[in-house]
Formats: sequence, C-alpha cells, structure tokens
Amino acid sequence: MYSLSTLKIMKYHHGNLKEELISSACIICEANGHDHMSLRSIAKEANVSQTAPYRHFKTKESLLAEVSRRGFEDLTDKMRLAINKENSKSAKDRFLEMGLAYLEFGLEKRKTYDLMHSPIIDKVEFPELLNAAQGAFDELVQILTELFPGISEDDLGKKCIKFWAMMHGLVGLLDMKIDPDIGSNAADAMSIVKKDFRSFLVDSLEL
Amino acid sequence: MYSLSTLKIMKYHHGNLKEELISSACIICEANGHDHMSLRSIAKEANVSQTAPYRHFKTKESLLAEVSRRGFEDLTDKMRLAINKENSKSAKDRFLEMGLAYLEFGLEKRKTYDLMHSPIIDKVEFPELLNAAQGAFDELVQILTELFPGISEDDLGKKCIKFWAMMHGLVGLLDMKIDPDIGSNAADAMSIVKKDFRSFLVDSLEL
DNA sequence: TAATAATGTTAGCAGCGTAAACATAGTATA
DNA sequence: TATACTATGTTTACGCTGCTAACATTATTA
Repeated sequence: MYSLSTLKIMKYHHGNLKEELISSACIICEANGHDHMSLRSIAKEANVSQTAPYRHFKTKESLLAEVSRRGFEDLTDKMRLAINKENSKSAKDRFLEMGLAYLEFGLEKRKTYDLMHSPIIDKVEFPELLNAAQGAFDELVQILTELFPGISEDDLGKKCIKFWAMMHGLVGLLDMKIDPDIGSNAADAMSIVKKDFRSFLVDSLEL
Repeated sequence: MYSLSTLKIMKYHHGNLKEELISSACIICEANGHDHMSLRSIAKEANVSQTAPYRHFKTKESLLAEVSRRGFEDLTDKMRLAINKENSKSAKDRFLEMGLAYLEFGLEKRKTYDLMHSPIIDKVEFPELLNAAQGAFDELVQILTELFPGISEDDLGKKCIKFWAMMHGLVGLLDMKIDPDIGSNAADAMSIVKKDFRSFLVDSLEL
C-alpha cells in the first residue's frame, strides 16, 4: 500500500543504507583522505542519524576495510583489463600495460591507494580484504609466469616480489610533490623516470 | 638560590619540555603507531598540562614532523654506518650492507617508518623533514655512484629510483603478517625472499 | 495475528585538537 | 635594583570524534 510517506525522500527504513554508506565512504575517502573522513559526516550525507551506520558496520575500521577491499577489486580489474586488451600483443607488451595500469591506478586513486596500504586496517582481521589484495597479486603472478615459461618456483616468487615492491614503491615516489627549487637528487632522479615510464619498466624486466 | 621547590619534580617551568615531548612522542609513536598517539597523553606523561605542548609546537602535525625527521636521521646514520663499516670490502658488499640496514630499520622501527612515509605529514611544509629524507637518499646515490663508475646521470637516476622503490616496497611486503594457512601466492613468494635477503639484493644489482 | 528480528533514533560518554585568557618565571634594559 | 618584556606554563571551553545504551519503528516469520 502506497502512502504519502512513500514519496518522501527520508523514510524510517532507508532500504539501501549499507550500500549508500560504502559508496559515500569511497567518495569521501578519495576526496579528503581516510584520516579526514568521519562516520558522522558520512551518515549525515545519507540523511541518516549519526549512529545508523552501526547497524551495518561494527566499527569505523570495518567500513574502511570495505572501502579498501573495493579498491583492490578495482585495481585487479584494471590490471586484468590492461593484460587482456589486444591479446595479439606479446606477453612483454601486456606486462608493460599492466605495470602502467598499476601506476595509473596508484596515482589517480592516490588517497584510496593510501588507505589500501595503510597499517590502520589490520588485513588479518578482514579476510575478504586480504583475499581482494591477493587477487591483484595473482594477476602479476599470472603474467610473469607467461612471460618466463619454465621458470622455477623460487625465481618466479622473487620476480613477483621485486616487481610488486618496485611498483608499490614507485607510486609513493612518483607522488612526491617536491619543490623543484630544492633541486634534490630525488627530484632529479624522479624526473628522469617520469620521462618514460615504459622504458623504465622495460629495463626492470631484466630483474 | 635554592628552595624546596627546586627539589620538586614538577616546576612551573619545566626547563626541558620540548625535548621531553619529542622523545616521548618518538617512544609512543613506535609503541602505538602515530594514529594512536594523542598530544594530551604525551603532555600527561611529561607531567604538564594538556595545552603546554602548544608553546613548542604549532600543531600536532609539527610534532609528528619532528618525530619523522629524527626517524630519517636515524635511518641515514644506520645506512652510512653500514656502508662504512670495514672499508676494505668491495663496493658491492658495502651496498649490500646498506640495503640490509635499510630493511632492518624498516622492520625494527616499523611504526616510525610508517609515520615517515605517511601522507598525513606534508613534507613540503616541513623543509627540515624533507632535508632529512633527502639525506638518506643521498647515501644511496653515493654508493651507487661508486658501484657504477662512469654511469650516465640518467642511468644513475633510474637505478636510484628502482632501488629506493624496491627497498621501500619490500619493507611493506616483508611486514605483512599473512596467515600461513591461507597459503597465498604472496606469502609463498615472500618466504622465498626471506630465506635469503642477501642473494635477493645481489640479483637486484643487475637492475 | 503475534512474536521476533532488523534497522532506525535520541541521548550521552569520554577523548580529541586547539584557541583564548590568564599566571608565573626568566631576561634584558633603564 | 626596579621595571618592562618575553617565554612558558595553566585553566577553561568549544566543537568534533567514535561509540554505547536505551528506545522506536518497520519487516519478517511462526
């Protein structure tokens, strides 16, 4: 039965609050950074009382964990898409596309990327988050396996870690906004890398 | 003139408050993590009112910046010490020692290391912090210059960034406490790396 | 239809960073 | 040595935070 209240924007039971809270959190996180994001402000944006989120999330951390999880799923999708576009290309080219996709994600979704790697969320407490992170790593494992057929387990493991570490470290370094007037060695080195990501990644293949 | 009040632990003028606040902050940061550290608790530990720190630090962030700065100085010292111990060794060996020193610092002072790389402190606002971070980077530049004499500026820059990024990324990955039951690819790969840091770093030299 | 579970609200606690106004001690100057 | 000034402390208070407890409303199930 329909009543006037059906037409109202605000209802006692929101209907889709959990999903709305999450997507709001994703937006606010990327806009302000996870450390400038309050549960109360998110609740307010959903036109809901300050404590309503506690019906869907045990703690603020668990909401952030969900934001982080979606970040990893997003990253995994982008990596997979990059690997699989134009299958005719060589494994090397596809690997390069993946590396660039990773860097792009890290720089475009910088604040979310920070949350994903922030120590404030204990991944062990959120298995689904750990799983999502694993999914992204698996993409790297897969393309490297293809790129180095017959490689030993140990060597594959080492290569994976090296690339993963390097790409993760690169995102952090690439994002450093160093005042050019300082003319630091780090800034100099970084500008060299920025000139050509692709050749940088190609060189790294010799790892 | 000495009075009874001289013997009291608490005096109106503390005398060494700034230094005590910083060292307390360093300890609390490494113990609890920078996000679980409040100005008020630090003030309390120094037997001083909650707002006393504001006579020495404009904001909480500026105190954290000082903690971070000391972290980078500590790291630089450890890297330099590693590079210079037993000068008779080859440049390659000294480079390896430096790499291990970096990883050791990152794992031993994990929470401080996190603060040092946390986006909550805008390094541009704290030139002395930026300077300290640059100091650590310079150690890497120096040893790599020695290791690859006659290398071009561009190639040196690339090598520096690659190593820096890889070491930074490694610290993050090495610290992941992944449940072995999960048996993830990442955990597998990591255990391979852990088995022998040194050979891992040697391989990286071919970068 | 009645009981129960799910999902909202209101009120309130303790802790936080920080600003303003005030108090006291140390230092420089007359 | 008296006095002004500066440095460094305290008290009080504001608005924000995460979160809990008690209660209200709606949806679901027996």
